[in-house]
Amino acid sequence: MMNNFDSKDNLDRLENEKNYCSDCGGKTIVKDYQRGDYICAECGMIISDQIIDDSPEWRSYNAVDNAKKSRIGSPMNINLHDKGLSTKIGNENIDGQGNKLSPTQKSQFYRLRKWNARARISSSQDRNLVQAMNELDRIGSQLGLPKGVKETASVIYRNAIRNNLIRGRSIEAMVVASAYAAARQRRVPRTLDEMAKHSRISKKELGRCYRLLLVELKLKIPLASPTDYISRFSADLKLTGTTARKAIDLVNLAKRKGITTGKDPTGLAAAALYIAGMGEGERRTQREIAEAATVTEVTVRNRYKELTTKLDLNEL
DNA sequence: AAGACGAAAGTGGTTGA
DNA sequence: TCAACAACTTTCGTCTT
Repeated sequence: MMNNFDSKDNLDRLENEKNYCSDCGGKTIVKDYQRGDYICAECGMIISDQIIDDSPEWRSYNAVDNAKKSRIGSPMNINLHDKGLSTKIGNENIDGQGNKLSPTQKSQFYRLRKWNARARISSSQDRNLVQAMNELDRIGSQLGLPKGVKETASVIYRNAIRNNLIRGRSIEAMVVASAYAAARQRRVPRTLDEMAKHSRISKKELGRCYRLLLVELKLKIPLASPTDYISRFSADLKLTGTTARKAIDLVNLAKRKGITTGKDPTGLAAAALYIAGMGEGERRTQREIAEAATVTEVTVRNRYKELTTKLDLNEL
């Protein structure tokens, strides 16, 4: 076996130990993995028996096995349409030894490459996915969606394909709807407005697609809570953590009093931040708050009034 | 002058007959 | 399917800081 004696490659590791044989003075120290020894190649003296085995801990009996067990290669990436696991044929026209290919071989490889590429993105479903994943990536980075959300969105979209929900509908709309669903599921919601603004899909269309996903895929998605928005809004407004914390307390208090149902969660989050900001000496204008929360000043005002009148703010 | 406030009219979505 | 309805938006005039 190759790994039993690899004299040169691993000699470095011996540097701070003995790198010569104490018996015969020989300089060629080799590893014996089967016994776990460093030994002198000249006299056979065992120099050290604490060898670190860096050979594979598994055994393979054929090439397929070997490929299966090898951990070399990029990790699976669910956001690529084939999860990044497919083979690509390189573009250099050289063989394994680095020799140039003959013209016949060259044309052979040209055909191979072509068909390999075609096979990779073969079905219309795959082509669909390629487009969808690109779109998901684009909107994901524009909205700063975390990686986990993109992955969830990817899963949702694949399910949508499997359930034949895409045909006859716009890919982009379904992708964005998947992203919206994923963001809500992961409790880092974006509003329909935000999603619509960064895509070519109207809010209305987006809502329709989203509801379709909910019904057809039986997704269970918690309804968005104002608290989910607070951390993002407060970051946008450069508010401190204490203010955000206070706003969350405020929302929870409002929830307990049952004055949150039916109200726009973003509006509530905005009003809570407004109040908390004033209390913490981090005043923001209603305009700034409204902009960050993508609601109007009027809504901020209405929620603000409602919260201050119906809530005893001293309870905080 | 900027921000806060409130009234009035309009919009899109839900609900219940 | 339609009307009633609640929440939100737009717009605009007035008040406060």
